[in-house]
Amino acid sequence: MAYDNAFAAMADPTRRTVLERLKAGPRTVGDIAAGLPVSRPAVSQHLKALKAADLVRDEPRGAARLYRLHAPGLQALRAYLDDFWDEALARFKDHAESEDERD
Amino acid sequence: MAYDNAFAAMADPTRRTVLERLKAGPRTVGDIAAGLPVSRPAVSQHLKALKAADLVRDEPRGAARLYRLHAPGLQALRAYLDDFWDEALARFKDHAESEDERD
DNA sequence: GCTAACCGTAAGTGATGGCTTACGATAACG
DNA sequence: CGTTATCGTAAGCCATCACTTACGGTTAGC
Repeated sequence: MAYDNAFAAMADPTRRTVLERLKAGPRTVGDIAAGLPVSRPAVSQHLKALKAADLVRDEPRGAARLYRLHAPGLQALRAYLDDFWDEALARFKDHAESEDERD
Repeated sequence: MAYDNAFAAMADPTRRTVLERLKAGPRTVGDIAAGLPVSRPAVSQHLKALKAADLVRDEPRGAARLYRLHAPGLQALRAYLDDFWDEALARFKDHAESEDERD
């Protein structure tokens, strides 16, 4: 899969909109696509990318398919940013700040 | 500018490596490019993208130019994810979890 | 079983991204 | 000043992305 990281998956505005919709609860592909300006197959492809990035989870629902947010993927993203931030502060507190002027 | 959001800026592995290097403190373009498998102009373009995304800050340093992490941009990213996560939990706690089975 | 609903995938297309080399601008240095 | 170091930008190229339409597969309903 070309989407080797969660940031790439989050980079697309349509995919972020899909995630926003899933915040309210599980949705079928048709439901998700209904509110979007792109075709249903396009949404399927986006969901595939989000799934590869571990950001959503899917499950059969009769003839349909139910998608929902996947906590571990989201937590991993938050953890990466949190760690990054903590390390930046710890190693070089003044340089990471925006008000600093010396090196 | 094509980089309308910070996620797009973070999506590229080379750019993430650049940020990792800047975690240790300010660096010139040449210093950053020295440890990377791409050319110096490529690094300049990446820095331009990171700057547009508000993730780095630059400052003249004689003939060189000093780049450093920019706190507000990083915080904004963290805030987006934190808010997203909080809302997902608040609105539909069980659906966001990975162990849930009902809707 | 036939039909309809729902969905994933394949194929093709236009746009964008990341890279390179070449060039020009600016600042220190003698 | 002329030279060197450092950097940003322009132009071009190739890969990838996001999208469309077309198609096939699976499930429910009659």
